[in-house]
Amino acid sequence: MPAGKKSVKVKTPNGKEAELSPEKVWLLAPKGRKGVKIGLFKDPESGKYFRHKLPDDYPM
DNA sequence: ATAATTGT
DNA sequence: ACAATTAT
Repeated sequence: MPAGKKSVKVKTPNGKEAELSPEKVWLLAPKGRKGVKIGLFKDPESGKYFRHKLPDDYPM
């Protein structure tokens, strides 16, 4: 797989587990802190967008 | 303009 | 409270 399009197991807004690839990935971190990686996903069931934490080692 | 996302 | 992002 091309780097940067890996899928992740995430909890959708409907409470279902799904293996999805984020449309966007970024680091959410205050200055001087580690923060968390966040992905923007679209739930294929509902079509709703949602944000979810990514593993710290998720490729950016 | 706001909600929502995590961890410190 | 703070950080970035963007669909709503």
